[in-house]
Amino acid sequence: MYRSHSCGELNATHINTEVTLAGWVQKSRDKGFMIWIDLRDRYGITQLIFDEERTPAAITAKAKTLGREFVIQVKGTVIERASKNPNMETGDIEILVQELTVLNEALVPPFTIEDNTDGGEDIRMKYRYLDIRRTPVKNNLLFRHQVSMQVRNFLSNENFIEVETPYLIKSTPEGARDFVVPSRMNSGEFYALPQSPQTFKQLLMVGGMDKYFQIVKCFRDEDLRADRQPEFTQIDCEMAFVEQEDILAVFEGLTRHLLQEIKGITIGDFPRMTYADAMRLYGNDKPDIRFGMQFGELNAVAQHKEFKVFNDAELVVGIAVPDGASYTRKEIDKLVDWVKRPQVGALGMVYVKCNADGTFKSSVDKFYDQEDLAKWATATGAKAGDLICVLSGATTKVRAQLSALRMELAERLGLRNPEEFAPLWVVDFPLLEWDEDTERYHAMHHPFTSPKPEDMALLETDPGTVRANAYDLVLNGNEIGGGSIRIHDKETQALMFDYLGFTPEEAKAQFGFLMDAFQYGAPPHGGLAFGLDRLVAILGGQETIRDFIAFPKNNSGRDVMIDAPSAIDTTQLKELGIQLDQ
RNA sequence: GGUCUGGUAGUUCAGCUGGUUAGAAUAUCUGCCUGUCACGCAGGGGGUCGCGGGUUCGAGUCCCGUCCAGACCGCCA
Repeated sequence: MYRSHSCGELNATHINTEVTLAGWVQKSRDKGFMIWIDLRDRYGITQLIFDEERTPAAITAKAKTLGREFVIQVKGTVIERASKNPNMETGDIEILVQELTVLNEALVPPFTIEDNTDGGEDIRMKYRYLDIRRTPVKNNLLFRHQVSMQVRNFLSNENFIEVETPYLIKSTPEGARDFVVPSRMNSGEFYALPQSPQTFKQLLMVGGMDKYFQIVKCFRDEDLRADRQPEFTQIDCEMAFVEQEDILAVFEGLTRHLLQEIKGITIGDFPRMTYADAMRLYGNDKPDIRFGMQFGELNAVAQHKEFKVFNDAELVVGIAVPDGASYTRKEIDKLVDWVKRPQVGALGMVYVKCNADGTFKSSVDKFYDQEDLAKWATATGAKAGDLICVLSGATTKVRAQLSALRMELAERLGLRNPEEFAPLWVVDFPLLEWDEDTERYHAMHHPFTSPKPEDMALLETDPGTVRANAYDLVLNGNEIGGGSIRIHDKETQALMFDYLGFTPEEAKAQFGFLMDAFQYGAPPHGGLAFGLDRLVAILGGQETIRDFIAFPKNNSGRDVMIDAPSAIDTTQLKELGIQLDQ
């Protein structure tokens, strides 16, 4: 037996108990006459004591040789401490050691294994197994486990069953780039790793598994971000014989359950907003509604004077920054510089200070009088003491720019409290999106999304305005889930592929199996997928999903610990029938 | 593909306008210390200043290129 107890469970009630503990040496404090060693395992830290009078000399001598992260086993007696430490769970007791076994020695770790480590991101990723020994990382993994368990509990209770779908599937040109896997047995052919189990879960519906879920890895070969990994985990769900309302109800219930069980937060009905409203009021399809600063469109009250910049703009739009009137000229200039950075891309910014006495001072006083500016204040909801920031230009661009400014200002003003949770359904997404590069429409969600029946006629006349039965769940400005009611008949699906520019032959080659299945009694169905990594990070109050993934990839898609990806040898290449370019 | 920021001791960083032997903290090692728990005290070791080129009497510092890391834009049906 390696251990009778963990390092986190002993307290005053165990005094005089003989125990065996095993763990890692956190730190040793050698006072000469006495040595204390903090012994750590997953459950906590227990102090060991060796001293001149009570410990055999040979054991004390051995204790002096122990370095950080040595793995040891000790047998001893739980005794009351002469000076207790109220800051520790186990601070009332210590172990008077009678036997000490070194199970494994350890090199000095490249960074300190402490809550506030001296190690940077890079070195911690390279030695991730050491990083995981640290409490913050360990707790994140435990937290993720709890969320997963709650998801499984909730969905199982709702009669969902978890079904595994294959990882080696077929590559399709739509959407994100696929990771491909060469097939040795089928020379010259490739599998693709799934971007999502989308078609499989639809086939499960045809198969009669009317409530399916899966906590599943998905893969996308696209550039990464703090909240994006090439392999990530989804809570993938699908239901048959349902309408949009049924799906929203179930997954609103799941989200409410998680907030309740994980965070102890009770939230009532989730608000809903159409995509069109989200874009109009927040310039963004995933608005953070924890704070206001809604957009005020100013075309009607700003395009009647000689200010050419505004007169030429498709959209003139502003937001009111709470208490922003006190900003100095210098601070405002910095804001202007911020929106002019290439990442944001605004050409300039007009501002209006709403003074405490009800007067206005703007950067365009030459063109607009106090009466005009008062109307701007009304449109943006600005109060005395606020600063109105106004951008103008092409609608799509200027909305994105002002949205970026809104989020940046909220961050600076501390309005994005990570312990406050504001979920929001965004509904009625457009079915199609115009792609400038290929000069055709492509599916905004995916090609299996059903259009709203009342908008079907518009497919011929004005495809861009057709709304879909598609919805996103937004939490604190992050898209945590999205889904749709799917097409379930062959004719509509074929029509959709046609609109998306597939020839009938291409559609058949790529998705023939799905359209075939639709001919054998496909039930109406729809579903949704949550991004588990992102959901866990947000519930945990952080934005970086890497902190909640045991072995994440870096910015360039590399695993710096195992050094992947890597070249494969020529024998392997030959076996696969692959020749490299260089 | 692009923009920005960074790369100096094991680690995290400082290093001004180019100028003597490149510093601090922490880690590590040695010694001391009769209740430590961020222990304390004294001392020691530890550097290809990412890499390559250039400017200069002289480069950690300036310029060009390149590699790596991070954030963002494009991309992510």
